[in-house]
Amino acid sequence: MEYNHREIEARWQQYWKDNNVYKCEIDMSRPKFYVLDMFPYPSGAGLHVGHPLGYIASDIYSRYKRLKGFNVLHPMGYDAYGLPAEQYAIQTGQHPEVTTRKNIERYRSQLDKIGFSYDWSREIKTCDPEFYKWTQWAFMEMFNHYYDTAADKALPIADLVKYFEKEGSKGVKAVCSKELSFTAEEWNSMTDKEKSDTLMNYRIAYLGNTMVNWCPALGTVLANDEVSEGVSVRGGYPVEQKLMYQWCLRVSAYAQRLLDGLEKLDWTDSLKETQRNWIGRSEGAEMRFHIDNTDIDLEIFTTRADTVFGVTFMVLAPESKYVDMITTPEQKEAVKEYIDSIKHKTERERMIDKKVTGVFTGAYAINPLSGKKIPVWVSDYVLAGYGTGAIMAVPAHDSRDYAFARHFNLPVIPLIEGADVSEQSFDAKEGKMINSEGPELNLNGLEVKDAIARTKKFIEEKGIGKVKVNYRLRDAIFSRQRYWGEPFPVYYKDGIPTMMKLEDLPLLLPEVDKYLPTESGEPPLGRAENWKTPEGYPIELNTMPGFAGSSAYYLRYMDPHNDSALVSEEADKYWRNVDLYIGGTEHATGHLIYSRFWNKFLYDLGKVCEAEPFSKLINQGMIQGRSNFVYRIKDTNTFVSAGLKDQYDVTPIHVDVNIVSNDILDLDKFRAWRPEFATAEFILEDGKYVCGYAVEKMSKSMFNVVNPDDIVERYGADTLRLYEMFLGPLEQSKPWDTNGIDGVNRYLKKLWGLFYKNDQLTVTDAEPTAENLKTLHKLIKKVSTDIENFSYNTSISAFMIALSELSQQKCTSRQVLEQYLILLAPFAPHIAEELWHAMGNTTTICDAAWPEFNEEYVKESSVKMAVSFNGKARYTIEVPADMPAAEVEKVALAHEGAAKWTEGKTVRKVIVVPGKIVNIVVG
RNA sequence: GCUCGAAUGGUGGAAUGGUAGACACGAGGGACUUAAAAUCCCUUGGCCAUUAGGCUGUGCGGGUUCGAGUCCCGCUUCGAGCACCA
Repeated sequence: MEYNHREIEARWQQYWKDNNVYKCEIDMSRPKFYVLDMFPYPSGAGLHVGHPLGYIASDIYSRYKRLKGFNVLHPMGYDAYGLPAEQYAIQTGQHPEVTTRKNIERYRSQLDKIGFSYDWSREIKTCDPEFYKWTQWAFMEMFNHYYDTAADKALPIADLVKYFEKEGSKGVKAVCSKELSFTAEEWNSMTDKEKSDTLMNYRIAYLGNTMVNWCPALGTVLANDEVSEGVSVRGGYPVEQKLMYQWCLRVSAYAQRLLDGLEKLDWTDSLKETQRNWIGRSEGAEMRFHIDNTDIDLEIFTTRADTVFGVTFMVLAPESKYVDMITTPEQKEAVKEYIDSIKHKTERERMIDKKVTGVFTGAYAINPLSGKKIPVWVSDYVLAGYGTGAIMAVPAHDSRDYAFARHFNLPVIPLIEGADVSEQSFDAKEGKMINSEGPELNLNGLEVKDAIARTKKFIEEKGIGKVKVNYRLRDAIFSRQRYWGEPFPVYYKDGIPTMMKLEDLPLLLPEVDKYLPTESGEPPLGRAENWKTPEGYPIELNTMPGFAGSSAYYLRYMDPHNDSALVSEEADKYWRNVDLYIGGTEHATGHLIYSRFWNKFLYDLGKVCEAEPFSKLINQGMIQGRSNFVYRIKDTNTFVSAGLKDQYDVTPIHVDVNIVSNDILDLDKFRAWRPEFATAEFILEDGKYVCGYAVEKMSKSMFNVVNPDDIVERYGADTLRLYEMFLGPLEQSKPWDTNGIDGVNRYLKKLWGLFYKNDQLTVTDAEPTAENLKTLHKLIKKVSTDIENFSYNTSISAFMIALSELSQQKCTSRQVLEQYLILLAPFAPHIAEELWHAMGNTTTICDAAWPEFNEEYVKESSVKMAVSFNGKARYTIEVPADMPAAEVEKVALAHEGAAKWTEGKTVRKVIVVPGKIVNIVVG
């Protein structure tokens, strides 16, 4: 009987399905373990071999944990809202839901063939009303809460209203868009509309007039993480800054907690670092500079309070509200002209063009420490969105200020001893202060670090400013002018944004005739008929962004069919959070920030019991494509093999990797591939056409896409699973190269051969030999530690070595072979299950127990030790394993080799490392 | 510019500070076969040597150590993240 992967895999996949082998329920008697994959966006192209990499890794871990006795939650679903389906809908008129459903079916059939242990009864689709009801619910809760800085958590907005009624805004401890000041009487006399506008300033989900990333080509705004280098991440279209009235989430309120939470997480350092960069905490001081001859104070933020004595001018962002307030009449014209010239430029142009530009406002500020008068300028190198949109410029110690000062001939005062500022600024934060003495404060002679602390203390005491922490993290813009997303459960009652009631949810996505904006420029939902509440109030036309549905999906898997809560208290208390999360690094500043924010918000409300959603996170590397090339001699239809291509003038052409094997081109398939190659001629080497290769992104246009279906069909799912893991370390990016797959396939065939000889099962009840047990227990130890460390590639090597040892030992012992299969089951579940049953077991191998490692069996009776002289290995000795070091030393020196190497020399030192090496130092 | 990570044969990659290159692919040789495929066996970092064996070798330069791919200092190159963030 041959190893027939097609028959075996189909049969066991059916068996697992029919017997609900992977269905899991809350079970208080067993410890839980939650293993999650980042759910995919079902694209039209289907899965390529790169996609399942992480899924295979998590599946191995899930199966392993189950064998170790854990109750494992391992679900899968789809991130179903997304731009591609909508773009496709715009082009074809096909409803995005139809396309999405089709793509999901395709994904599912591809996933099923790989033999995953998902509990499909918990499947989630973000576009499913049953699911997005809870996305809408969370949004409503965010609307109904504000962030209280005293309690350091979200609290009901109703509490804040009560406070306003009694105290007004005085002493309010809440995160807000801008500081407001009103009395209780003023609050109480406000109209409903005014109250609504005021509360927007505090709500966690709020409508705000904010600068947004507007992408004209996509017709929508984008979040910061959806934009990179001035173009959209999806599609690469230009993005401009635009002031729009949009729904936002006050993610910034959670900046510090998002930062602190990272400490306890078992994530890679690089991922944590990426998030830290994105949050961008900087400690500094906010300081007021008085504008001469006015009653205006300019607020600035600086991390270098020590350099105040070197401030020779100040700069405002062009968008700063202070610009109009302080510009003198003489300078009005020049300032207006400058600001107009800036407005014409997009953010991208401003970024690329690093020319120094700016204009003097005519106003002067007073340096609060030195008392000197300094000019105030406007320049686009100062960003409106960070800090206060105004800076104090210290040209001697900041390269941007330096460039500006040199360009406009402003003075430069060095503040650090020995700093040469004749050519460039001295930006380092070290050295002794000079030139820093004012009427009330003297910093001269202090180290920079101490000078900063001293100045901060001084300005707080004098009331000139205060210590302040700034974050780069901005609030998330939550509106999208698109069709294919969750509708907002919001209507406008006499212009006042109002939330629907929970019992009215889900608010279903309406049908529209076209997926384009309306003629008047409103989002596609503007086309929906009767998009009003029963009372006739208009409903919000924007939809939610992609990250809305993916922010809490891991909670829904715990209790996917609950229609009265996102997750029941019981399910939340049992499953708690994700123990192992596997996915790509591309979500570092998007999904993984939003999810953590969302979870912390729900935590504040007492809806979830863990403050962090993902305890451990592994980033699987990307699988790149390995493209093949043929070389056409220019102006001919003749192709020359790679080794000879240098002798001709050739054009490399991508060739489909599926008609190439081990870089050898299949000539007939090539001729049949495309009509223009039907008459192709070849110049061969050794009778073969050798293709060139390159590592590139896996994509259709490079003809390097490998479909897992083809691999499963030809070699089987077990081979695919093993090979994907064997390719290299999980976290490393690597090219897919089908060439090596024969190796693991051969291994499975050999494994089959160990069980079946001449169609006869060879398993016996023979007692295992000492050798058998040694091989087995070495394997148990290796595989157990490897799985815990996600070094799956070396485990597979260990399986191969163990197999060849067992074959050599002609092992037929049931006991040994069964345990071998259990170890293998997480990696290659189909063949393990098949052989497990062939041996007479009637229950699934998924419920077997992970073998216990026993040190006794692997103990060596003797140990080989390398003997070296001055660190250079010379010969090997074999000694009993338990021989004391002093004895080993004698044996080592007594060896005939030792005589040769120590001849005429004195033995100065003998180093014995038990079981490893003997080193003899002579001289 | 700042931060993080990486660099080992023809290739993918192994090595708790202890004989570098496990395992696999590819390549070369051989067995079986009319032949091919499949399967099995041997060789395979480089250089020298018929063999025995020797020398050399983990991006570069130093250092610590009896002993360094591994630890420390200084570079080079590549990858990733952030970036007029004050």
